[in-house]
Amino acid sequence: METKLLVVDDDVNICDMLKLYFENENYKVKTACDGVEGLKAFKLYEPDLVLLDIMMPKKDGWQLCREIREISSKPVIMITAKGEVFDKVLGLELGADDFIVKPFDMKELSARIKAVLRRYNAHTNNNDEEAVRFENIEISLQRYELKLNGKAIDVPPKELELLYFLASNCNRVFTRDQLLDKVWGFDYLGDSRTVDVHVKRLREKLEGVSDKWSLKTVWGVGYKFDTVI
Amino acid sequence: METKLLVVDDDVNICDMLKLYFENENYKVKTACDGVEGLKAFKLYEPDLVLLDIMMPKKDGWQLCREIREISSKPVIMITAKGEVFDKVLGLELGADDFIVKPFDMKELSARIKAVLRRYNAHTNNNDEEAVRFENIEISLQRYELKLNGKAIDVPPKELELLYFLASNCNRVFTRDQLLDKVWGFDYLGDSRTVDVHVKRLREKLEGVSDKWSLKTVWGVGYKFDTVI
DNA sequence: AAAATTCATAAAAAGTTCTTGACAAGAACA
DNA sequence: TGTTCTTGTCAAGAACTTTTTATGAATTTT
Repeated sequence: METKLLVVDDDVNICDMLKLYFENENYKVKTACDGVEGLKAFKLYEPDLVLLDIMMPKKDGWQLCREIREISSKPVIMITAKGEVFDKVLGLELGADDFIVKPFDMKELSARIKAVLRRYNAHTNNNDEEAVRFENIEISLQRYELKLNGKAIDVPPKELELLYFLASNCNRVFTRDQLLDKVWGFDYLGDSRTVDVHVKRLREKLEGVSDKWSLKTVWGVGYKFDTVI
Repeated sequence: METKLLVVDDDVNICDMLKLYFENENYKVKTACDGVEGLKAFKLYEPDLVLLDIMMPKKDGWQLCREIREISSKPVIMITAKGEVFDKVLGLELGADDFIVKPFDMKELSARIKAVLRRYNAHTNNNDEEAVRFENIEISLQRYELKLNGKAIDVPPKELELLYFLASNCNRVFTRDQLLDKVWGFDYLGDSRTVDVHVKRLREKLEGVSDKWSLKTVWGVGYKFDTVI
C-alpha cells in the first residue's frame, strides 16, 4: 500500500519541492501551509507520517505536534532551520520521532523517513494487515490482489480499493459522497457517478462467485457490501 | 433536499451569472452585493454554502468570513482576483474552506462546491446509531435495512425512514404534519395524504409479522407505532 | 339519519435515481 | 513512440420511488 506523507511548511517552495521529490519516490504527498491547515489535513487525509516545520505563522510546529499527539501516534519528523533555537528534549517530550536541520540533503531525509516508518511499523504492524475474506473471495491491499475461488483476478487499483473498503465495512451503507471521501480522498474533485461505474465494473468481475455476499445498491442512498450471515 | 447557496460579490454581473448557472445545476441561489447585505442574507436565508468575493465595498470578504464564523460553521469558499494580495494562511485562519481565483472555470467551481459540501457532510454525518428492535422486527438506518423474522426485506428509503422514526418513538402519536416535519424535512411542501400512502405500504409489508406491535391509526390525530408491553 | 370529516386504497402521473455502453483523457508500459 | 490499461465523463433509457388524485368506506358530529 502506498504510504501517505503530510508536509506542513509555510514556505510553498519547500512544500512543492518535497511533494515532487517524494511523489517520485512513490509516496502520496499532501501539503499544508500552516498549523491550522495542517491539523485539518491530518484529520481528513490520515497520513502515515508527518513532516513538520517548526517555524510557522499563527500556530507553530510545536503546537501542531502536540495536537497531533492528542489524537494519533503516527510518526512525526520535525524540520528546523539551522541556528534556530531548538530544544531536542522538548521535541521528544512532545512526541516527535526524529529531526532534520534545514538545509537538508533529500537523500538523508528520505533515509530518515524510511527508518522512522520501519520502526513504527515494526512496533505496530507485526500483525500484518489481514486480508478481507468471505466465501470464495479474498481481498488484500497488501498484495493488491483479489482472489476469487482461490484464483487471482486482475483488478485495477481503484476498483480494488473500493471493494476493499466496502468489504471491510460490510453491511453498512455508504453514500457516493462518503465513498469518494474515503476511497478517492477528501480533496477529490469529480462526479459522483464515478462510483457507479466502478461498482458496475466490480460487479462484472464478482458475478456468480458466491450467493453469500454481493455489492448491493441501496436505492436513494448508496452502496454496500452485503453479506448473509 | 435542495442545497442553498449564498453568493456575495459587488459585481452584479458575476452575481447574476453565478445565480443563473447554479440554479441550472439545481441549487437555490441568493445573492448579495456587499458585506453588510451579505451578513443579513446569511442570517435570514441560512444557506448551506457561501461564495465570498474578497474585494468588496463597505465590508470586505475577510471581515464577513470572520463574522460568519462567529455564528456558524457552514462552508465558505473565497473568490479572489488574479494577482490580488491574497494570504492563504490568513484565509484558513478565518475558517474559509476553499479558494478559487478569478477568472475561474465554472466547472471547476462547481466541482469545488461539491467537494466542500461532501467533506462537510461526511464530517457531520458519522453518527453510528443502533438499530431499533422489537419482536421479529429490526430497523437499521446504518444498513438501510428492514429485517422481519430475521430476513431482510426491500424497503424504499422514505418508508424505512418513516418506520424508523415511528418505531424509535414508539407508542407516541404524531400528526401527519409532525411526521412530514421530522421525516420529510421542515421545508417540505406537499399534501399530508402522502403520509397515509406510506403507512399503507408499510402495513402491507408488516402484516402478520407480530402481534406485539403495529402501525396504528389514531383517529382524528395521526399515527403511532404501537407496542404491547 | 344526514352531513361532515377523516381514512384506506388503488391507480395514474410525476419525479428521481441507477445502469449501462460508448468514449476520451491520462498513465503505464513496452 | 505507439499501444494498452485505467480512470473518469456523459447521456439515454430503464428501473424504481414518491406524490397526487379519485373514490369509497369508516367514523364522528349535528
